[in-house]
Amino acid sequence: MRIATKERAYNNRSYSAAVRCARILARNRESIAVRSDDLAAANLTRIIDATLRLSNKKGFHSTTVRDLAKASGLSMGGVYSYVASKDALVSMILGEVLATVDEVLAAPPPEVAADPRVHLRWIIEAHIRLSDAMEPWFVFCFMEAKSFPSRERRMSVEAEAMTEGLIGAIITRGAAAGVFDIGEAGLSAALIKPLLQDWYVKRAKYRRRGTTIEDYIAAVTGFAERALAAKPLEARRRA
Amino acid sequence: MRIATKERAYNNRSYSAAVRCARILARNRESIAVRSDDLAAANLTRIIDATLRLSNKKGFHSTTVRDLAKASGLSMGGVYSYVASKDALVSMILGEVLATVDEVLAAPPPEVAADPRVHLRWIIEAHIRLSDAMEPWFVFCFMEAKSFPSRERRMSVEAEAMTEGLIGAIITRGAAAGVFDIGEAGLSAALIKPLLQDWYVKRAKYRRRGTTIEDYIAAVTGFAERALAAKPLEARRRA
DNA sequence: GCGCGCCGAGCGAGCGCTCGAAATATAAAT
DNA sequence: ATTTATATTTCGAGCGCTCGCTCGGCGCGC
Repeated sequence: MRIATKERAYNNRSYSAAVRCARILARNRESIAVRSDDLAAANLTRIIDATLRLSNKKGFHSTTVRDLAKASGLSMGGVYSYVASKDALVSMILGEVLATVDEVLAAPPPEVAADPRVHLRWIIEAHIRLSDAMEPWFVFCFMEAKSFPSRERRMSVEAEAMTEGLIGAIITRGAAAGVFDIGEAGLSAALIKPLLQDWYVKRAKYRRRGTTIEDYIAAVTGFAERALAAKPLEARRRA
Repeated sequence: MRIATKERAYNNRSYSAAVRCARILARNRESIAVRSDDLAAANLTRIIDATLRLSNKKGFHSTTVRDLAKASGLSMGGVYSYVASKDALVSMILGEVLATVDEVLAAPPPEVAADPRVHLRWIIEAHIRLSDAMEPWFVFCFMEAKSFPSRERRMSVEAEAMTEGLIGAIITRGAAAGVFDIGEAGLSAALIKPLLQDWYVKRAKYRRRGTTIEDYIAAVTGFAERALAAKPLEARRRA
């Protein structure tokens, strides 16, 4: 019955459940029996909100469709007029996360992409802020990935590789430009990825520590820049 | 029916499933009906090996006791004369991992503990090698932690905090001695932990990349030392 | 009064777990 | 050495329950 009301925003865009679910509805319009867009969007939001909330507490597999029906204020049959099967829920959620990650991370502002050091800072901050704004979605995808249906599992592996590829490309360009000093770009990118994920994977720990998202972004940025031996931005051109 | 035969060793100690299960048997002797130690150890090993193998493939919750019975070559009843319940399996596996982590990481050789830089290198290597030698065990504990029974979940949170505390203490001592230059030791320790875990959490990725464990240890060590601005070991005493 | 949306009892399947009997190993008696 | 008695270990059909999912009918707004 309860629904997420907190407006999650970042980068002048809204990452609220309502907006995400409207997009999911649009993408799956033909497989949803209910005609009214407003009604369908509202109820789909309740269902997906319940799925994320309950799954992240006790696991997707332990969350029953009856649980979801009760938590979203619908009946069993009601749920099934929005969602073809339990697996289809996985597909909807994962699809929306992957689409959003792709939209946000693969499209840096042009002035950012010019300098690898700026680009690195930007992608670190963008990833952490996006995963923060859509925390339950990211947690769901991370924790349930290994028990996803095979198509969905393949998709999430690919997406992980894509993100890492973006970071690797930045590091490679930075090394070529002489602003990073690092052995293997791929391995460094592979090591930065878990730093970005830890914010949502172990969110409770950081909350307990009193670490804010600004603290965390600063810490990861500093950590990564020192590890990559990044030359300071102020002293770009030197002999 | 199949049983892990690969002998996993490191640090002159064996971390094979057989040795781990013998310890589990000793710790749970009174709750296991079978009298013969040899028989009990052999069958318990089959059961736990099957549990780790199947759970890590499709999740503990989706792994049925019938699956475990078939995979370990016993009947339903047979399994239950070694394991009181499905939850008891979780407790056995987690208990053994926590005990082993504690034994290994909390007891560095005396010559290592003297210098924070050596100590840091040692704990990074020890953690990665241990988690490698007991990979399925670590993967199980990490992936299933959030759906553990409450007692077990509390234990694993405590253990994570303990490991991080060890790393934090090393960094604090190093900063006091002037060999590390870092803002907050706790946050740095929190960021090193996911680097250690990534080796087993995303093992498939590193296998695909062709990264060996030596590569990985070297990369994490270098990454962490640069991030902590560690002074090189050769130039310890300087004005 | 028609149709969109919702309901919830019911279906077959599969779950964790039990328990008395069968099978086997060990000890004792002859 | 053979039989008998006892203890130990294994077995798997069956119990009660919950699961994902279906479907015929009901209510309510146009």
